Amino acid sequence: MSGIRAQQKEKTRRLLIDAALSQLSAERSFSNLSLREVAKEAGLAATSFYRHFNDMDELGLTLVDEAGLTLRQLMRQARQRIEKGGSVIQISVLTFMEFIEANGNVFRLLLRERSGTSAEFRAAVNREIRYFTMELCDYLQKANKLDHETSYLQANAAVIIVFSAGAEALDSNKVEREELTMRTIKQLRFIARGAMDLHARKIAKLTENN
Amino acid sequence: MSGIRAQQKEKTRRLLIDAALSQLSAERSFSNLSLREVAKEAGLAATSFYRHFNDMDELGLTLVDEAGLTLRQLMRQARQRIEKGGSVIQISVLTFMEFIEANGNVFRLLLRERSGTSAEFRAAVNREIRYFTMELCDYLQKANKLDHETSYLQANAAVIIVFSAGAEALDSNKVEREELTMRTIKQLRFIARGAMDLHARKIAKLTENN
DNA sequence: TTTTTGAGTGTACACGTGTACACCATTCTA
DNA sequence: TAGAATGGTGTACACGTGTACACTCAAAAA
Repeated sequence: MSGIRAQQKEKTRRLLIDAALSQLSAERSFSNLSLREVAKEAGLAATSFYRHFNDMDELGLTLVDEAGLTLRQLMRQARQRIEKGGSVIQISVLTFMEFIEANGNVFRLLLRERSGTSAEFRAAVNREIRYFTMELCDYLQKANKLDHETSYLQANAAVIIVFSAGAEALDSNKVEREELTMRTIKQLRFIARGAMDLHARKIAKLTENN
Repeated sequence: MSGIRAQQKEKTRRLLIDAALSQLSAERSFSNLSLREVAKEAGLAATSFYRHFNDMDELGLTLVDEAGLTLRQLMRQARQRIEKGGSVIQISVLTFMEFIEANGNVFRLLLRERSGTSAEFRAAVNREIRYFTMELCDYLQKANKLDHETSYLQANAAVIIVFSAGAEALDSNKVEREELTMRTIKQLRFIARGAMDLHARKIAKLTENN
């Protein structure tokens, strides 16, 4: 029961996925990739594409899923580094920036499809970002002993700021990226400070009423 | 010297611009608009397009410019409302949200082209956003008596958060938008608080050293 | 072994695209 | 008023697109 056939199929499916990924760049978005080009890059006849995906959208959604996975691996990586000691914010931002540098095209895919023309794509990307945010929210809630609302607001704002910095980093040189990283860290500290403050007020109000 | 000819030309140029704008929607981005479609919508022969723009990119950059203008008018409108009294943050966010509701497609254009495939488009959009940020920065610096770095960091973060909220609002219903608005206001307060705090520390450090 | 299934191929088609070109009609210039 | 300039038109072309269809041939099922 080796399933030579299924095995081979999976292999060329990967070929298509990788072909699509490899064609993404600053100048080329998924939406202006053609089925024929992708098939060609994968070394297949155009019509063979249909043996694996119904259309380009299906391929695209697969890519978004994979990108989301990569993103979550990133979080785990960051947490490991944090456990070895160091500022949470600083390490998170540095890890993210390294991700951008190494996976620019994957990140670009997410950025672009988040505001793209397909509602399904937008929803898929937003789902991935939501997962990402939720993980951070849980972490903040436990680490800083915040209430849920506050930690969610903080996590949400932090993710937005970091993603935006990532987008800017894509068009920056090394010096600019370093400056950008510093700025982002400071902004995340603003947010953390504000969150702490709101939480403290909430507690104060509660005890005052009792 | 009425310039009947120049006048007529300007008129049909507007026709093209408006035709392009009117075709934008959640499902249709500028980059998948064709020259022929735009010309047709404007009631012109395809080839007449060239009498006004060298290519679609030139039209697109014009649209981005106009969008930026609209955005800055927005700021002035917000400032007028603020002068009549009320929370700066709240009024700014409300004004922005009203803008999104009324000019969804214009805002979508900016959002999309900011991460699009044309470096020139990206630069144009970022320039508009930078103007927007700078105006806010000046305002904050004067109103809150902050140093330049702090007020810039605050303005930059605030614009990012608000734009991101705008993007989310485009795919939301009325109830979700209201919840989103509340959340955004709170996040901006986080940032404001953090900025104040950093500024206070800076001052403390300075006086301590003297 | 024979039959069936299914991944991969090549051809063919209709369609939409950007744009070159020759042309017309009106406005501007001399 | 003669002639140049220019906005607008219609035709024509080569090109890339998605995909329907009929096919091959090796793996899986019978």
